[in-house]
Amino acid sequence: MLDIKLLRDQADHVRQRLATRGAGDEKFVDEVLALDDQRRKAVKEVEDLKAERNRSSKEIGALMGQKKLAEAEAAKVRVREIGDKITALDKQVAEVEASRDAILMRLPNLPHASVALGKDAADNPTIRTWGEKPTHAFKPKNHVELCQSLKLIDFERGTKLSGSGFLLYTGWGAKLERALISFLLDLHSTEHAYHEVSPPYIVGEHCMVGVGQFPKFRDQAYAVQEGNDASTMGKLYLLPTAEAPVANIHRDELLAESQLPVRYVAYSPCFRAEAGAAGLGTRGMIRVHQFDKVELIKIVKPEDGYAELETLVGNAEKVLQLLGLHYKVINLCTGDMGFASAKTYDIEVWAPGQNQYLEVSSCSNCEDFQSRRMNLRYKRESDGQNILPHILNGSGTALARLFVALVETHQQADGSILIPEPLQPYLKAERIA
RNA sequence: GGAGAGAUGGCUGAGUGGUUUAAGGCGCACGCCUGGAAAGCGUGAGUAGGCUAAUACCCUACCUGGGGUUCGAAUCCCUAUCUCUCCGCCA
Repeated sequence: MLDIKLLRDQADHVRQRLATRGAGDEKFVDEVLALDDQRRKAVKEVEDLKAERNRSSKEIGALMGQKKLAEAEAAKVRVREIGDKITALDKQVAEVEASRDAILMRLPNLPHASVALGKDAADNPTIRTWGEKPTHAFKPKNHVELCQSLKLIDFERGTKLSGSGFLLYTGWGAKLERALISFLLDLHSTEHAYHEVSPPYIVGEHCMVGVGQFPKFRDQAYAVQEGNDASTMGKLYLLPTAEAPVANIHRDELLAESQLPVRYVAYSPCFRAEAGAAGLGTRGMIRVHQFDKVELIKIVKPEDGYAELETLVGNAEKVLQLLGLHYKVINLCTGDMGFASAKTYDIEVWAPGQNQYLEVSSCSNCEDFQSRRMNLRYKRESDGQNILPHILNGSGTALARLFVALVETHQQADGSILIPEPLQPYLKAERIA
């Protein structure tokens, strides 16, 4: 959520930055400001009335103490009228405030000044590349063929169980998935000093609101219901990313400055309805309803936010370097950025069998956009002020696509997969054949 | 799932309709004291909104959330959530 004070003080700036996203949200700024103005006028009025009621009620108490009952009764009648006005005005304030916040909650974050202007993915500048596209002395197979020939995934039976977009990992496929998860958790918790956590996979609505998934992207989530009790429907949701629970760990807390920076790493499966998304229904692992991911979350002082974003991307890149996978880092342009983010780097890994780059990580600084939504602050030591920290998230990394890049890159002419050396202790094998 | 008891500030803990401006204690910050500490003594300190040049004053709200009764609610009523105890079920 954007700071209402920023909209009041720098409306033109907010409009201009929102416009760079190309979604037309800038037109809502005036609407928010009008409602805000309306709210403040009503608040002033009702608070003055409340002050008067408080004074009068005290006087009534004193009159009753002195047994001046007739005077007290007369005063009660007067104050009751004030009370009726207050009731009506309170309701009005609540309504106006709800209208204002409903719009505010749907406004995306402002892109950071360093983000490239652009319309869509075609305008995303490449920041750097690592390694090169591997050259195979044979025509590389795609992951679907490899998974079938090595029996890593049973696509048909996955679909039989849960419909299209769900995977049944089998044998070495299941072991490889498990090995990757352990490898990633160990790398980030040991080498990169993230604190490992394992969150619930079902979260309350307030967590989804906190990270900015709701209210705007409600249709992308799987809602949960307890048995046939329809009243429980939508109180809880399957998480679309571990960001939802982990970024909310300290919601409604006032942290000490000495607690920062907070860095968490968590594994979770991710569930996405992918309503209306292209690529679902086709066989493969590129776009599915459930995939595994190891997520990195940071809560840091605002002045450290952007330096921390750079190291976050570096931590995710390290995964691909250790696994010997060619990738490029791109910066999402203003028109392609996610709702809550002020600046995002995507990491795209090369998949030879697909002959394309696949997005395996998205690293963002959401600045104080989420901390304001979830009421997370820290007390600054120098002046005792309560400050909204920056919250960052990054995939470190998503697994289904990492799996694809790994098997396609390290496939051999005989159809086997060579396992990169850092992963061998986890899989307890050097080759899948 | 059933029965009962609870939720008060950073922590603890009093308060059952109007001297509560939420006592007392612990902890915290500052000062006095000290060679330096501890102890002791003193002072101060919450969050959000409104009004403001102001992080000054003043006003409003906040005792888990929501709703109600009342001139007036931490206190009475309803409700949701969570915690604890016991019973049942269960990996």
